[in-house]
Amino acid sequence: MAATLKDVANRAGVSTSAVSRTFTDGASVSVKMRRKVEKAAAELGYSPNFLARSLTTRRTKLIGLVSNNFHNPIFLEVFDLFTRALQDHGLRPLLVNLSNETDPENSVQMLQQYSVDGVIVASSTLPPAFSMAFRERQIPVVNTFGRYASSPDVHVVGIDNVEAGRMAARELIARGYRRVGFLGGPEAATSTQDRFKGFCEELAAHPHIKRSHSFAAAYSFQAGRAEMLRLLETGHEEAYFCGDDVLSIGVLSAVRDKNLKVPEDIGIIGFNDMEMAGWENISLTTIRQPIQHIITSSVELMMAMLKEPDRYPEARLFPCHVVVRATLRPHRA
Amino acid sequence: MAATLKDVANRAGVSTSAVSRTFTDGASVSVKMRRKVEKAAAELGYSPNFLARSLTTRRTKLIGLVSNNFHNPIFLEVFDLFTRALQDHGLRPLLVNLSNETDPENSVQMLQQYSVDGVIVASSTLPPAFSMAFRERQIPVVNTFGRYASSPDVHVVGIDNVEAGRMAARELIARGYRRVGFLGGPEAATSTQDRFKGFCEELAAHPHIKRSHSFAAAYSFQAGRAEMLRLLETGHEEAYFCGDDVLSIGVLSAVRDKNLKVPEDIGIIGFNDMEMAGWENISLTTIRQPIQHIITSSVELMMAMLKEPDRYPEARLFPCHVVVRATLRPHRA
DNA sequence: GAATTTTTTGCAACCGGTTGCAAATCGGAT
DNA sequence: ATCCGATTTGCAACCGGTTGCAAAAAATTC
Repeated sequence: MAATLKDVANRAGVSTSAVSRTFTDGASVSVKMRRKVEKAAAELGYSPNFLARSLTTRRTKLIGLVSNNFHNPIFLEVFDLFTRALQDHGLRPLLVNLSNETDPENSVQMLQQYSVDGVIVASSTLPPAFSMAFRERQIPVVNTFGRYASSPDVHVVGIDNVEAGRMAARELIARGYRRVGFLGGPEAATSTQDRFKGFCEELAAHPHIKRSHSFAAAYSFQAGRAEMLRLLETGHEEAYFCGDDVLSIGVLSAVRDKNLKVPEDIGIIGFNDMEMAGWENISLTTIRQPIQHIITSSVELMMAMLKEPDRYPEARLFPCHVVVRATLRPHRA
Repeated sequence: MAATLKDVANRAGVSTSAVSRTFTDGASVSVKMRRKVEKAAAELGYSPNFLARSLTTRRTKLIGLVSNNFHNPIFLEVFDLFTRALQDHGLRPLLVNLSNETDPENSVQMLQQYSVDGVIVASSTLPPAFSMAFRERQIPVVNTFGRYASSPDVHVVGIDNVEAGRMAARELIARGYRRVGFLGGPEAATSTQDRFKGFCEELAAHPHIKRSHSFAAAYSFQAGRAEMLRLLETGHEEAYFCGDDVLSIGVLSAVRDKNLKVPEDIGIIGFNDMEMAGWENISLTTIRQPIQHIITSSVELMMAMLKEPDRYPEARLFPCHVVVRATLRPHRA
């Protein structure tokens, strides 16, 4: 059994308050006392119990990290960055996997029962109501990769997907493609809808360019491949903006299976710029989402909310940019 | 502020014990009392504070999930499976990222301070001493993907890497390769050493087969690619057993860059069978590690240890098997 | 209906800490 | 040595629950 405050107090021959104070920074303790206590603590291998402490301080340093995306490799990068950023601020991630679609409301309650200091919802596909549920219970919440328009009452950190859609369209236009396709992820995802919107808006100014669209069933290799194989049956465009890098890689595999060349016969531009996109055997031209900045900022925002719970909600959006590799043909002279 | 036990007790006009008991299963409460309390609780939106409860019950249902591998996509599958399996048993993962190599001892203390019920160390590269540190502090620990021989005092769940090395060798032999290479991950990793050992043992019975070996700097695409490019400079074997699927994919890209064909010019067999290995544009022949079973079993073992903390340590090893795809030539007739 | 057994309930102590407040101690000035 | 203000210390209540124990209530037996 681990040593407790009382054990240390006894051994040092002082009150429990004294011990408590030497382990609370900013508390009033004399040097002599501190030494005495630290000696006793060291001998007993004592370190304070965070949970007991949290009962009175009302701070657990626990942060719920909620996601429903455990299949896209980009999320491994996301978890890596989040755990490190949180750890750097002395916070601890309590991981919640919402994939199996049990009632999300359970998770809200569960996180409350663990007295998390805050919650980070890392997903672009969870409904705004989910994040709102935390806000209603006065639990600070940041929706990372969320849609900034949909829940103005919740802090959102991410990108402007409409603008990203425009950016993709501009890139295709600049390279002189005359027939372009939007090959999105699940139609229900707001990120898909927004990028499609931007894509169309930009193309509206270029009526001579033919545009088509379709949606893959998921942000996955197989979904992208299947959808592209279907498209190749009928007739394809000159270039496609795909909803995601993994999807793009599926698309690439379909294209190559039909003995078509990329970028000569078909151009592809992806989204995210995950590590894999830069692998030499893939070399995907894509739009980079600055996830490092997004995550750092999310955690900083969380820290700010812990200090100031009633902070006015804000949306923090970061610009994307095109990473040119080998799946689009060169710009027109 | 969330409602407390006392609030509910007041509203229902009963003692706090009564309220506590209606929320503890197996406690003695009359139906009438239970109804009264539940009504009051519902009206106040009360649910018990797990952390306060844990103070007396000495159970937090928190499990430390520790890993230092946040770069290999296989670990996203691992985290997915772990979080779900833990959730299914009512346990909550407190995620610890040991990548940035801060003193691991800090994490041990930190997890103790959060009173985790147990710790799962999901890594084949962390030293046995790390897992032992938990055991010394009486915290149940399971080392998933660990080496079963190295710390007989710690529960290990995983595979027999020596046997896996043999299996790879047998597969190459069966396909009539006469010059084979072992292209391992980091030499320091015990999994690498063990597989190499098995690989050599099996080949020892076939002295006519030439064998060479080398090690990539990491289990990563770039490391595999770099090492293979180096090998191709000098002279290569007919087939390679690679330490990992990601590594293999790097190797494949290097081979193809040199305009060599797989499996005609060079055969490759990987390890893990991560999702990506099955993608049509990769189609990697590999050795499948049954991670689903490994993880389910790890969590079951953890549950057993929570019931019976002094359980005698055991190693649970699961068999691997070869998944044949397109990167080895056919068996010799 | 009384006696006995079983079930339900409340009291109060406790889990491992923190903290407001008043008492004790200290240092410096006189 | 005396007095005063500033620090340091301990007391005791509290955070939100659980639980052993004994008293109270209900159920059973005769």
